[in-house]
Amino acid sequence: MSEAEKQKSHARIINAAARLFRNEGVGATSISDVMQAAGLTHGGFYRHFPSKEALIEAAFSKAVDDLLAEWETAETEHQKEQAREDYLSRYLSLGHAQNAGSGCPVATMGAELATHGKTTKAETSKAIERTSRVLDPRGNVATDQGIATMATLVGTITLARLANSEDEAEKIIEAGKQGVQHMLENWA
Amino acid sequence: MSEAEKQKSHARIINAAARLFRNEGVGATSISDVMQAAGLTHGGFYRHFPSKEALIEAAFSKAVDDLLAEWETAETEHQKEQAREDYLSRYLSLGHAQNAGSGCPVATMGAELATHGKTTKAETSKAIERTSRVLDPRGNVATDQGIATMATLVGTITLARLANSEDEAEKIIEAGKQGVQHMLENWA
DNA sequence: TGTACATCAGTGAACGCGCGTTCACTGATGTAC
DNA sequence: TGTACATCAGTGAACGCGCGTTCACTGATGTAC
Repeated sequence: MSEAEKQKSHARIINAAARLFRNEGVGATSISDVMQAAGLTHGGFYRHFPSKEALIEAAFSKAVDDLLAEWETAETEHQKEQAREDYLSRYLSLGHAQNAGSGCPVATMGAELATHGKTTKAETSKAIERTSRVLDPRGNVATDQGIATMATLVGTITLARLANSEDEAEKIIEAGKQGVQHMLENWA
Repeated sequence: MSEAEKQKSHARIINAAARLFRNEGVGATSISDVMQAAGLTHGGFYRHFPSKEALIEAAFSKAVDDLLAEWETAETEHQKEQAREDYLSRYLSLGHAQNAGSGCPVATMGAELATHGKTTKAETSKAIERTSRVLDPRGNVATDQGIATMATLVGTITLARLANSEDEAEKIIEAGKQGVQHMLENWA
């Protein structure tokens, strides 16, 4: 049980939490659930985090990083446009709707985190800013276009997950795609 | 304790649940919380509903009705357009972001209901259809435009509630407004 | 190099607590005669 | 019109259960001499 092994456990706990919180919801996931998924027993949790609240914050941040890091490295205009397009087409897909556990944490945890305090708000606010930058057509700035695009994405995937058939979900995603396209087409 | 009084209690329970579920979340609201808010004790709950699940369904449906009924009565083209505009401007407001308890149940309860079963999906699916109809510029039909508009609304209010200041929330709502406008402006 | 010791990640039992649900009871309602 | 009785909304104690958190303990690590 070296320092390196502790860090591996730590990472497993965060990853398990990030997946379970998105799949089942923050409130519906217990610390025992998380620790079991990480291959540990519940008692050891407090060697890694002071509270469930701290884990929620860490898991949310990790999920945001996993989703954005790949695209934030874009430097040239061409790379930025490619990043934006790739992010959009991955986000608005049936796969994303059906695999909440590896998808956008704002769509899955957002409403639940909205009732939390200031500490969590700092993280969610940062996530909105970062995502908007990736999505903004002008590249790495946060303007209304990036925010409005993100809003349409989050709303579309939320609606798609509330549909009662795969066909209906696909129709909603298609509508979201067209919506984003029309929105950005003639923006002042 | 006549039949009429039972119905009054029933309505108070549903209204209290609809408010608390949207304000605090479905999982974070207990049956005791709901009954207390309705001016009753928890034990009597099961004279009105067979389970918490049934209450969730009833409260969600009630919230949808409260939000839509006023606009669904529009008949003439002019009334329909007015309904659509009124719905939009009420939805995209700071007041809506700050008063989740009387606002859109899809934005507050949606993510939590997505993990539920078929019965709830029937209700959420219906809510999407109804809202899309009110929002569609062609009037009382469910097309991609209505769905994409609804998605932007749900996403915008979700993001606004995750902002860590009133100013930031207002900026997000403004971006959402412009997004909807640009989206609908030149739709094929 | 070998030994004694402090550290601490992980275990599993235990804590108080609030949850959803059940139940015996109360007392007002309204029907039967 | 008056009386006996069935119904049932609402009460509050109780149920088993799982939650977040604490704690005494284990045993491997790595440092001190």
